[in-house]
Amino acid sequence: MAERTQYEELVRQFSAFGAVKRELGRNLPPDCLGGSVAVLTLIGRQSNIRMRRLAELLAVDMSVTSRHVTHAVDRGWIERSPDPADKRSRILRLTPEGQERLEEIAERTTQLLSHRLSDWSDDEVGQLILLMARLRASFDDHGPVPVQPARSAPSTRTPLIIT
Amino acid sequence: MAERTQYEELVRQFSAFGAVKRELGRNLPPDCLGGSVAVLTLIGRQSNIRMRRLAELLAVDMSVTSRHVTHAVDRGWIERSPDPADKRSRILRLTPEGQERLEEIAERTTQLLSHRLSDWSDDEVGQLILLMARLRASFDDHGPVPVQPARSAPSTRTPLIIT
DNA sequence: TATTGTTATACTCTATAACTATA
DNA sequence: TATAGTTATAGAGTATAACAATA
Repeated sequence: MAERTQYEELVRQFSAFGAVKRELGRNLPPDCLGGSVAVLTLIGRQSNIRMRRLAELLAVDMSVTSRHVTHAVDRGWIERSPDPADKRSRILRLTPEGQERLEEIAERTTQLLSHRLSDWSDDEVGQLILLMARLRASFDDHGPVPVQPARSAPSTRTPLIIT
Repeated sequence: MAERTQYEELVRQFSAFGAVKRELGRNLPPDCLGGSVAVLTLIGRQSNIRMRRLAELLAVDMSVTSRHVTHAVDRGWIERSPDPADKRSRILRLTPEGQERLEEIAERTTQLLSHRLSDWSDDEVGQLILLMARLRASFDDHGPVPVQPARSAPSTRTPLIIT
């Protein structure tokens, strides 16, 4: 159990982390939004996925997922076909163009990070990955915090799932 | 130096980290936006700060900083007085109300994190703080990354090392 | 001319609510 | 009734550019 000043410092790091994410965003190919990148990445890992499951993995509302997917479908990166087993659902998979785009994104990302983290060891990168994955798990595992509820409105937001 | 798959996994964790930040945001007092929290926190640490320096610490554009500060000034949490040494500048410091608000935020944050991270050791929290601080430093230190080659062939080659 | 700071505008991401279609 | 998905709307964060005032 950590102490209060440590928690405050952790939150400060969370806040400042936005600058890192924004630089990664600026590194993306033109016409390729961050939302599309997240969607392409997850579908690249788990093909033939449905919207509901994708929203769970993204840990955002399905309405948000729908918009990101539509953006990628409009550009020919994702194929959104009906699910024969459940006519409400739609099956998502990458098109060849989507795979190319995903490859380009991965290439750019690797290039940027290999510059920025050139003095990081393999083990240090691995530690950061593990700690951030565990952080996410810690926020997912627990329910609402007792004293400060104030947020129990009905929501279509899905629980956080670790991938 | 890490490998490509590790970088991709790191970026995946960055993406999913948004869910953690959103929950922290939902934990804030009403009428208290995330931008104000960041501003209050930094002014609480370094009083009598100027806009320019604050924007640097926040790692956002000064126009963004100006809006966040205005939000807090409007609510009486920050005092924005002219700098006698340079009439272009303005000096920022917390009001007593701002200190109270900052205290309340810290209290809520500690409460949330002590629940969520109840099974984290002091050392583990410290490791995450250090790694995230170093991550930020790694992105700060370097200038813009050299121009990306238009299209690199898919490859598992060793990433380019910059000295 | 350069710097400090503000404001206007536009873009991205997100959640909520209302809706359709199907189970 | 409940669930899968879409769309409309609003709120928050950010960057760029134009601007004013001062150095």
